[in-house]
Formats: sequence, structure tokens, C-alpha cells
Amino acid sequence: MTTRSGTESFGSESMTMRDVARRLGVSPMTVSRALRGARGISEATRARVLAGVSELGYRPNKLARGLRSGGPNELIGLVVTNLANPFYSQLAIGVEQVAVSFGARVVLGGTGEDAGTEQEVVADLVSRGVDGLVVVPTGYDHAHLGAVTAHGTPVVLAASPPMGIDADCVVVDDFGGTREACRRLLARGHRRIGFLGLPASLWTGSERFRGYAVALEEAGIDVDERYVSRHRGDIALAERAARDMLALPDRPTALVTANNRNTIGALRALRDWTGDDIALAGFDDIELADMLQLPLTVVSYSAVDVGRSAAKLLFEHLESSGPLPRSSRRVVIPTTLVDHPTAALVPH
Amino acid sequence: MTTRSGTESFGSESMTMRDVARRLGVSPMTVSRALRGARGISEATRARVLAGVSELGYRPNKLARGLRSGGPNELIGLVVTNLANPFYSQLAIGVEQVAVSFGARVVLGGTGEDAGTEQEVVADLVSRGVDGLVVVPTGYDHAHLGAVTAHGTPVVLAASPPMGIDADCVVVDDFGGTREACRRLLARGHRRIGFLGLPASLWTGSERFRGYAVALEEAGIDVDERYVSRHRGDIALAERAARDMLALPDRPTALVTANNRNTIGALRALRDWTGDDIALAGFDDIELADMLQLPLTVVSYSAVDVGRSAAKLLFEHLESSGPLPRSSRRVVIPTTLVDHPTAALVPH
DNA sequence: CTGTTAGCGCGTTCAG
DNA sequence: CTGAACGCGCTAACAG
Repeated sequence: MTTRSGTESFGSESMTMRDVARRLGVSPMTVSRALRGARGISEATRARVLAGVSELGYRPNKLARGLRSGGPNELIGLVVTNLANPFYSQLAIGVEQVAVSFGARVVLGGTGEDAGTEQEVVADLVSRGVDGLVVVPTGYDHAHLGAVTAHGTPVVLAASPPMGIDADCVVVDDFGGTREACRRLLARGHRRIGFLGLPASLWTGSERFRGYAVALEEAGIDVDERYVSRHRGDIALAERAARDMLALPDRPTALVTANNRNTIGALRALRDWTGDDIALAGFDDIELADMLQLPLTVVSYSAVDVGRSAAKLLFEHLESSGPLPRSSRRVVIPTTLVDHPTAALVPH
Repeated sequence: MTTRSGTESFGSESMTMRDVARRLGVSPMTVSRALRGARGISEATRARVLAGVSELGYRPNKLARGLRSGGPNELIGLVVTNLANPFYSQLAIGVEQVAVSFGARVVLGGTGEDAGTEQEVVADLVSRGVDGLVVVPTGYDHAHLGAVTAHGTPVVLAASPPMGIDADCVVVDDFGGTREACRRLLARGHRRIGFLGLPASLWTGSERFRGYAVALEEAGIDVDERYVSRHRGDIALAERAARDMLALPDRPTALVTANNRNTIGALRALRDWTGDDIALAGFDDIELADMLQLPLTVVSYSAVDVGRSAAKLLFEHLESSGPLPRSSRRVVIPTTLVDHPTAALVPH
């Protein structure tokens, strides 16, 4: 008799600690102590209680536990703008991995890229007793998150540094990665390089553009606004912007794209392009990039690592119970430049 | 003065309903009633209380509420095998959308494709007071989920029908989709069609293979075991299996793949293939499939819809409070066959 | 319409 | 080492 039949895993009507205690002829307190591995109880009774608990299929109510102690609820919140973006699902994977390793679970909160919703979602999660939050902030004013920290719930930012508050954060090397990508294009002789990017109001948008601008400046090239398009990253918008750039009389010979959606837009534009070869480099790796019809250089990094690091920072705060030191560490996730040659160009 | 400054959204130390009541000179009960829109309170006092609540930035503690009322906690659990699989992140998106539209949030639970872990995770989520669960079951015995339902927590299955219990479920048309894909290959004159699939122990694996077998039988072709590979869907394993099949003396002229990882493996194998053209059709759509170097036919469907439908079924149960009728509805998400021609074959 | 009492299930505190 | 009382924050159920 190794495992019990699943059908008995739950009492028919949810059982309380008192019920267990009664049937075992002890006090609820003894059951509680046995269950939490607390001291002040003999090994004999503990074993007996645990056996009974397992027998009856009793599970303590975590809601009640959290309500009572103010102690950890083993629950953290993950607030992201848009789960449909693969970056965020990867991030969620990382956060979940670390959370589970600390015995905690993850509650999701989607903001739909709206700052008001973000504030609402964060407040809701706090009212649900999350021990902490990993937040990908939407806006450029994080003051309301500062209020959460003050309330006693630590917050770690992902993909953007804190603005207007102190908080730990994990960011990708947006600047360095983009600069490297541009440098590679420059090293290959390109002088007219187009940029398809994100709004300057987004941290990543701003940093990646800066990487582009610095790389060009290092090469003694001025940024030409006709070669720059910055928008919220729709694939359709990116494709159109790429087409427009290619229609210029002195069109760019290479394009740099600031995220995967811009890259895909550019790829679609180039798919129909019949003129000279256009080189392409972009932020974010793409699955099957080695199967595409065009060679592609990408700035690759692990979004899972972003999530993992953020969660780790969060749990460090949670372990060291105290009045939340004004920490403001910054972890930078490195990027790698990867060349994906086309199969046709690399015969076997 | 439209919005309040974010900094005041939380009291410095978490405030209780009694604090609010005291400062307003009323009883906690009045505050409670005002907050929940309960009846038995004059509009005047309600307005005054709500103003005060908003002023003080008070938020009720949902843990305490849930504990007391036994009512809905506005929290549902989503249990999946492996978030890294895009199917599950899409599913999560759908579930989250519907949950939010019902004012609920989603707690994640990963099982790592282990039946024991699944049982543990489900029990944990129940102990956290979820109102219901959407589960992508791991094993082929769902008895332990039946125990959860008996406990009073409704469960909806996704991607697999219930086995050994009664439960609502949402499944993809695995059988029909695969049969269509095979039919298309047969219509193009292929007679030797290879199958790269999943273990028969998985529902999807079994159903998709059945679609393959039926399509062949309809065409008067016997299944040739040399053309069939069934394994847990690693990309590497799939690639190897594809290579092995192509090495056969009378090799298949077409391959059918049972999921995206098998498709990718097959694509990689074909990338280096120098012989006659091999046709490829697979379950699951692939982003940028139209940019690949090979034409590809895919069985496409919306994983988001799977999540949405599952969540909708769940909330229907939750709305109709009662002793959980032994419901066992089955929603089938349809598939579409999509041809992705290669750019090179479709000049513009 | 409003306020008081009691208790959700558990854990801290203090007696035995 | 064990048990009894009390309270976490909120809300049914009953007073007034």
C-alpha cells in the first residue's frame, strides 16, 4: 500500500484542523505544530498526527494561514503588459520556475499596456496578499509602485529600470546589444542603415535607439531621420515603414530592427523586394531563423533569464525579513549577436 | 482634481475596515455594505462611505473576505504541463482574458508533465481557495480530479477529454485536422506518407495518429510501420526520425507531423536534404511559415480559443451555484488547413 | 436603515 | 511537551 487512491484526497466537505484534531484525540494546536514542523512536540505524536493527516487527506487552508500570521502566503504577482508577446510568456516561465523552487505560486495580471489598469491590477494583487511583485511597468512614472513598496510589499521591475522610485530591476542590455548589431553591419561596409524602432517613451525603445545612434556616431555617420521610423511595434506598421525606406532614392543598404515584430515586418517587406540585397539585423531572436530565405543577424538573449533574475531578486528581499531596505540593484542580462545564414548560402 | 496621486493609494500601514469605520464615525458593517453594494443602506451614507474609502485609499483584504464568506474568491487556477510550449502560453492568454472579464485572476501551476506533481499542484491551488480550475491533464487517469470536483471545485479539462470522471472539456479537432492534412497530401498523388508523432499514451498523440490511419485507409493504403515514428516530441528526436525515414530505400514522398516540434525537426532534416522534393504537412501553425524555404501545409487552430472556451465553461459552472451537476459537455475547436507556399515559388 | 455579536480556519501567546 | 484563549479582517445572522 504505497500510494492512496486519488479519490480520497479530499474530504467530501472541506475538513478543518479541528476535525482532524478531534478524530485523533488531540488539540488543533498539536496538529498545527506537526504540520508546520514547529518544535515543541514529540516525534511520536508528530508522526502519529502526520499519519492521520495523510490518512484523512486533510490539507490546511492557505487562505486562513495567510490571514492569521501576516507571514508569507507563498504567492507572488506577475504584472505584464501583454501576455501575447512571446517575451512575456518567456518571462513568466522564468518567474514561475524560481517561484516554485521557493515553494510559491504565481498570479498573473495583465495591464493591456494601460497605466491605469496597471495601478488597478497591482492594488488588486496586493489585496490578495501576494508576498511580492514582479512588474513590467507600462508608463514612465512608477510612483504608485513606490506606494506598494512602502506598504510592505517588495516590487522588482523587469525590462525597465525604476523611474521616480527605488527598486531592484532586471533589464536587458538594450543599448549594448543594438550597438553591437549596428557595428557588425558597419564592419561589413554598410553606411546607410535604417532603423525600425519603438516609441522613445518606452525605455527599451529609447535605449535601443541610443545604441543605434552611438554606433553610427562612432563610425562618423550622422543619424538621418529619413532612415528612422519609431512606432509602437506592429508588424504591419513595420512592414510599411520598411517599404517606405526602400523606396527612397538613396535607400539604406541595411536595416536594424528594434524588436521581433519590427523584424518580422521588415522580413515581409524584403520578401517581395527585388532590388539589391538588403542586410538585416534585429533585436530578439526568431525561431527557425536558420530556415528563412534571408540571412539574418539577431541580438539574442534569454527572456527566461530576465524572469528568473527578477524572481530571485524578489525572493532575496522576502527571505531577509525587515523593513525593506531601499535597495536599488540593477541586473543586466547580456545579449549575444548571432548570425543566421541562409541554408542556400551554406551548401552541405 | 480628477485622479489622486498614486502615492496615496496605500495607507502607510495596511488599513482595516475598522479604521475606516472609526474615522467615518460608523460601524464596520456599514462600510462593508457600502463597499459590496449590498442593500439595506441609504444612498446618502453609501456615498459618504465610498468617498471616505476613496479618500483614505483603503482596499479590502480579499483573503479575509474569501475566508469569511465562503463565496467566490475571484481566482481560478490554470494547470498546464509546460509553459514553455507556445500552445500553453496561448491557452493561458485565452483563460486570462475570460477570467478578467469575469473579474477574476489566474494562478499558474506547472506540472512538468508529471502526474504526481499535477496532483500536488491541484491540491495546492484548491487549498488557496480557487473557485475553479482549468487543467491540461498529464496522465490518462483523471480520478484525482474527480475528487476535486466532489470537493466542490469545478474542473474543466483542456486539450484532452475526461477519462474516468465526468467533466466539461475543450479539445482541438485532432483527428479531423490530421485527416484533412493527409487527405490533401493524398490528393496530390502521394502514396507513401511518413508520420512523425507523439506517444499513443497522449490523447492528442492517439487522435492525430488515428486521423492519419483513417485517411490512409480511406485511400486504400495500409499503414507501414517503417513510415511511422512516435515519441515524445523533441525537435532533435523528430529530426533524427525524419532522416531515418528519408534513408529508407523506398522512402516516403511526404511527411505528416503531429505537432510543431515534430514539424520543426522535419524542417531541419529537409533543410539538408538534396534528393527529390519531399512534401510536408503538420499540426500547429508556425510563425513566418510563409518565409521558409520549403512549402508547408499546416493544420491551424486557435489555442487562445481553447483557453477562452475552457474558461467560459468554467465560469458557467461558477455562475450557476449549486451542487455541481454532473456536466460533461465537450467543445471541439475546429481546425483549418493552410497552405504556406514558398516565396520563391510564388513570384510577385 | 444601522449596529452588535459571532465565527470563517488558522497561528501566536500564554497557562498548565 | 501539550492545550486553551484570543485575534487576523471581514461578513452572515441577528438585534434595535
